[in-house]
Amino acid sequence: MTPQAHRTGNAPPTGRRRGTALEQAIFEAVVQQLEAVGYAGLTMEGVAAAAHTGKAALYRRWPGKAELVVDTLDRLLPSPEDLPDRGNVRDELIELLRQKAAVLNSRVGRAVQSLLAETERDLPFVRLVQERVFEPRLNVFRVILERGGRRGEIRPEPISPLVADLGPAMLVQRFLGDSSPIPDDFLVAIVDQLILPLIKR
Amino acid sequence: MTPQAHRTGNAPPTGRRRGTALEQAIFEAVVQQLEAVGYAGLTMEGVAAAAHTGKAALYRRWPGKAELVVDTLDRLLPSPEDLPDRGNVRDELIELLRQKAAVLNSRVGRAVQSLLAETERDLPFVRLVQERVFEPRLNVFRVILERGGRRGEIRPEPISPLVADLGPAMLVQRFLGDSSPIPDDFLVAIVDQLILPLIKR
DNA sequence: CAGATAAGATACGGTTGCGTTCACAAGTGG
DNA sequence: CCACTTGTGAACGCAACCGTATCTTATCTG
Repeated sequence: MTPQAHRTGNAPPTGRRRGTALEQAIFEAVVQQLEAVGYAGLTMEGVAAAAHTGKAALYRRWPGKAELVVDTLDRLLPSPEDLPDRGNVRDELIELLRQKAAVLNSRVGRAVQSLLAETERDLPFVRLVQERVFEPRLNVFRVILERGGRRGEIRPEPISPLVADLGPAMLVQRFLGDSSPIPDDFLVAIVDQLILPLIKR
Repeated sequence: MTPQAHRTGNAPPTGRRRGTALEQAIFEAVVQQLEAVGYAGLTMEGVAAAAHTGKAALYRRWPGKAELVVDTLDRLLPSPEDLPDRGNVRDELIELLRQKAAVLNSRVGRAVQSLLAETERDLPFVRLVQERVFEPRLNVFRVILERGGRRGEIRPEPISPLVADLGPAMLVQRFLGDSSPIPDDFLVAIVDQLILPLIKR
């Protein structure tokens, strides 16, 4: 049933790695295994083999696979960044979607696709993945709208909260339907053809 | 590793089922197993146990799990329906999104969430799930726009193709982020607050 | 009723992964 | 140098599942 564990393709290390160096190799192996066999197919043995280490080194640090994956994701997923004021709403929205697309386009982003399947299983990484990868950043969107309002760029009337969901929803759907990276002009088109017409003065 | 196979909760059948009756029970068991343990966790033994039958009955019909799942999905996922002319664009768009939400809200729809993890694995059900469950129905959207154009309801200038993706993208994101059923007023809001402002005269 | 078919139950040999344990030894710091 | 920590490789008993095979027998049809 379980496919053969995939090797990283890297040669085994010369000499022993200790502490954080070993942990980095393990995290890298987790990502590689998530990509190759998904969360369900990921095994401690497979991660250990891909990291060229022993299971005991894994179990010394993590009680099981879910905790290992949580720690890996927490370490490797980018934290949300503040968005600099770029002087106009369009550029800020494009930047916001670029940040999201960059996460989705990353190896880690692609690796977490398999975690979508686990959403109902009360595993500790579910919330983390939703927040860091898939959910819209409503607070940043709100800041962009406030700045745009101050600059007189957007309509004075209230804007539907659904507009904040729109861009990320389109990116996620693209992500799920097509495994090639999300092109930049796609997200620019989302801003220009969908979001701006809904909010611009 | 693999969790214990879950029973359907139904009592074993009285007497033997043959032919299509047995197949129905097997399909039902597949859905139940997809919900309970996902695609990766689904086993022929688990399905056989949940359907109160023997593995040999499964292997007599299907060479393996992927074929079994394809057949189940093909049988249980609703085929696309034509959309009747409801006299105005708004009602037609709402109906279109209602059909999609109905699929996503169904047990089968929820059961296929685990298949999202498999999208990169060239399994035969991938296309089927994308088309039947997740993808926008562009041809129907186009028909709605044409009718609306004829009625003078929508703008004469070309409408961005991204607008067709918008509704389904919002539904899918809702589906992924929240396991409760998609409420009807959510999809009505998508039409009223996002799609119509983008297309209406 | 007899015959044919296929369902249900079980067994089998093989594979894989779990979590634990152990022996040896590389690496580090005093 | 020595003591300690931790990494490496391998072994272990167990559980689960695969795909196949076999036997019994329920069900259906003519």
